[in-house]
Amino acid sequence: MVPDIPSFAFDDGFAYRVPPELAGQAAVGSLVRVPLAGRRVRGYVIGLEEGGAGPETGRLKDVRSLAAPVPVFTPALLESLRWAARHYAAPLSAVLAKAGPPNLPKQAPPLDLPGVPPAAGPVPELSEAAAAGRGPGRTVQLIAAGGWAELIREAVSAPVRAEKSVLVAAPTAVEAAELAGRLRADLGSRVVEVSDQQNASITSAWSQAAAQGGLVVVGTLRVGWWPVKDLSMMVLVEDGRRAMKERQTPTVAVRTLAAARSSAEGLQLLLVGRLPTVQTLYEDAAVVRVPGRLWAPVEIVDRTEDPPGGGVVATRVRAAVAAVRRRGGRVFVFTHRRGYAPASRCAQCRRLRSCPSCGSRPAHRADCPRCRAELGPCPCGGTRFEPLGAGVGRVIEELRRVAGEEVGSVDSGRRVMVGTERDLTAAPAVDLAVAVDADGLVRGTNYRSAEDALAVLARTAASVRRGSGCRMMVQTAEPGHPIYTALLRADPFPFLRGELAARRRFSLPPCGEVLVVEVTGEVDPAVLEPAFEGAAVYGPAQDEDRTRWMVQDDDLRKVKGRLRPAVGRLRDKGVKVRVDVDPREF
DNA sequence: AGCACGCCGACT
DNA sequence: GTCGGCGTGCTC
Repeated sequence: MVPDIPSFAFDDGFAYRVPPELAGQAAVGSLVRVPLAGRRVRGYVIGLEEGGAGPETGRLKDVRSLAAPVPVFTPALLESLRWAARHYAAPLSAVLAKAGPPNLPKQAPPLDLPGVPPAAGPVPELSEAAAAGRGPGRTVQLIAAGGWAELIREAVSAPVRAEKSVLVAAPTAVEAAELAGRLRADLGSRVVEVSDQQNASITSAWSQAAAQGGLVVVGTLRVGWWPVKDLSMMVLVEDGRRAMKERQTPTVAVRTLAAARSSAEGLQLLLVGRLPTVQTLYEDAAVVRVPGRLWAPVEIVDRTEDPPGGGVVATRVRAAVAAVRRRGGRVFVFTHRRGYAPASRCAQCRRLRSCPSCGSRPAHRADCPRCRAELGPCPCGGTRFEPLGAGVGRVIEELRRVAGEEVGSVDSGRRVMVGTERDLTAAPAVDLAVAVDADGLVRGTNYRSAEDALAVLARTAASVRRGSGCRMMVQTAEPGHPIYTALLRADPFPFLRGELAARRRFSLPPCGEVLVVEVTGEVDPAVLEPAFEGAAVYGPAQDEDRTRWMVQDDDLRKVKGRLRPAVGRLRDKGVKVRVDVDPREF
């Protein structure tokens, strides 16, 4: 039994006696209430011993009661949870808690499930690949420009007919809801949607998924942890996206968890997207390409040909925007905020929000990041503010000169939309997409920058509708970079294979391991640094009140093992410590 | 000697 | 997470 207290101190768990009245009810994964240090706490059963007639038994305390009528994980899932705790240097109880629902689960009544209509079978390659990939630990990467819901519908058909369940994780709640809606057209109440933010409905979806096989459970990354009954397949949509990794410690990537579950539980893993990740190439997954162009034609705009002193938007791009606007078409201009101060404006008078005492342009928060003064309401009296990336603001301002009032943010409904990665999901299909500063993406500080850049630029290109003259324009001062060849040919593979070779050369993930430790507040480096011994260490680097180290090696298992007690000690003292394994940004 | 405080380890 | 034990160092 592991107490439901997020501390490394309980990783080994404690032994309790199961009293006769609970015999047969307590199982691995059961949530129980037990006495601990004079209080009663919740705990997770991680093992049971038959008979228990040993001499020690008499001294054990009794399990008080069952806290929930159903176990929150199975023995097979426990194996992956233990692995995740080690891999992400997290307390076991913190990981066990993720398998369960936000509230206490209940026994779900069986649903009356509709029959499964035969799959239309638009993609014969898919069934072949599914057959080839079937079996424990096999991964199939499905590459397609779109229509993913139909592909998933086809892929889940066989398991669902066999009354097996499938887990589907999508990057955002909006995408999960849309996917669930499409699947429901055929599968009706077999689709369990988990995009609601209410704990009560998430818990009821969890209970349903844990109780009955033959379901398709669709949600965001949280569902990757769930103990779904008769699970036989996991589907991940665009697993490389940042949203598919948890932001707080433990910073678990669903893809990594899914791989562990796939081998422990013998699941088929299906990855669906426009391009694979370097990790998927590394693992040598079976790749299935649905025929057809992956994204719209791309035109590279060489910024070195621009006269100096010009704006953010090249002359050729401005002309193209003006032309599309004259035709009444739509434009999406992609920019990113890195390197610009984030700003917000008053929703009422639209004036930029600024600090009343120092005049700085603060982010979307209540106090000034520079002088810590209370910001209060806008001078016009407005109290609602909307975030406005200064990057976005500057691009809007500049494009207004060529397209006037037609320019705005994505939710403004204007024809020329300026937005960031966040807006890509919400943006409608366009005639022209523009990447204003591709170099800023490609040349990030992270080893993944180039891979992430290709993925997000491909997504931007994919927002362009089919049609003559419809294309994406990419502004760069470095047109020779291989990423642009990949974009021009709509073929990511040569570039990604090159990336993989480079990662192998420098022992970077997925070939080696990287982790970041970030401590908020004062720290004595001597507490953490001994744990890093043997690995390459970069840091400590100071960022405001945070201190961070980056640690890299072929194999960080030893480092993680030593990091656990060190981090535990700091956390017990109330210090905030973030351990990010395979960090996406640093 | 008596007591406050903080660190550390136990908790089944 | 929470508690208590114990060592340190200060005060009576």
